[in-house]
Amino acid sequence: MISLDHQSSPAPDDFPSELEGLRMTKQRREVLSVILAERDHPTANDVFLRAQERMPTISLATVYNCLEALVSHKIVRQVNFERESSRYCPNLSDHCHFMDEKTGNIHDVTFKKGIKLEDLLDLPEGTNISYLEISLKGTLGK
Amino acid sequence: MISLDHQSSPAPDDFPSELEGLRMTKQRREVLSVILAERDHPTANDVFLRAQERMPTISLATVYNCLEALVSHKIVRQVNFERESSRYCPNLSDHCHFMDEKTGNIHDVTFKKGIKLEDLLDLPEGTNISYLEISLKGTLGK
DNA sequence: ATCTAAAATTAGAATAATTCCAATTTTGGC
DNA sequence: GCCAAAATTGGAATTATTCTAATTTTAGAT
Repeated sequence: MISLDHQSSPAPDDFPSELEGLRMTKQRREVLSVILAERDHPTANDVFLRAQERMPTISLATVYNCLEALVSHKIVRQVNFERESSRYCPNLSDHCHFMDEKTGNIHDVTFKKGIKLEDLLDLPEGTNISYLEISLKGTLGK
Repeated sequence: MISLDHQSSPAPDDFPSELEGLRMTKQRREVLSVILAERDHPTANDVFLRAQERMPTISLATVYNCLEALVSHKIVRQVNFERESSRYCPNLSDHCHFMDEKTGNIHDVTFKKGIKLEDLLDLPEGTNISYLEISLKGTLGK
């Protein structure tokens, strides 16, 4: 299990002070640890409230800054449903998201093995996809 | 070609005063005609500006109201990319959206014939999908 | 270890899209 | 034409997010 103790200084070997070229400040480490701890797709504000428990001085602006840094360095994924506030997901494997309308809970949904986008969509030849988001809502079976 | 002259009263036979159970007021008719006229996925504000040209008294609040009415009656689709402002699309056939990052233009992308969601995703059995949105960004081939 | 420039954090203000509100107007059915 | 219900309106309110400018922290050079 990775240690994410933000109070240790310098960071332990198993959690480097730089990750994917991103300087791992204690706030970024705390934000990341919140997202890794409960993989329930929290909003920025959820992350803020949880981070505050262990780091009372962290600000919401910093949480937004940290999230943006983690997302742009592809350490965390940003997840959107319609125009609801963004949520954050530490699962970097290919997947999309399903929201259970009964509970509001979001579940990761994996793609069937071997399926390529071109098999699904009539994309003009040579199209280069840099961003793909698939979001589903519905109810789960009995 | 369907007449959408919002000034005619009552509405002509070919554009009923009620559509899908939705009362077609002149504002709703104007908003719909804007969306049908240029199928370029305008934002609410785009629709407002275009509607204003023919109906100077229309308000932005009304445009939002009309869009919400048209969307909830499935006359128009709401299209989202990340947290950008929503766009509106009169194409009701099964399709998703691709944004050309060079131009910002949005293109409708159809699904390959015969493809079902279950072929693509590992959904728990019995899952009932009420909402699906697939959004792509990228660049078009030469 | 100290200095220093660059980067990160912070609190609070600002912004942008959208929704709400309460008053007025319009509508369709009688 | 009258009336209740629904729609429209302008403006205020809300919400998520971004910006700003001041302070603090950092990593690296000395």
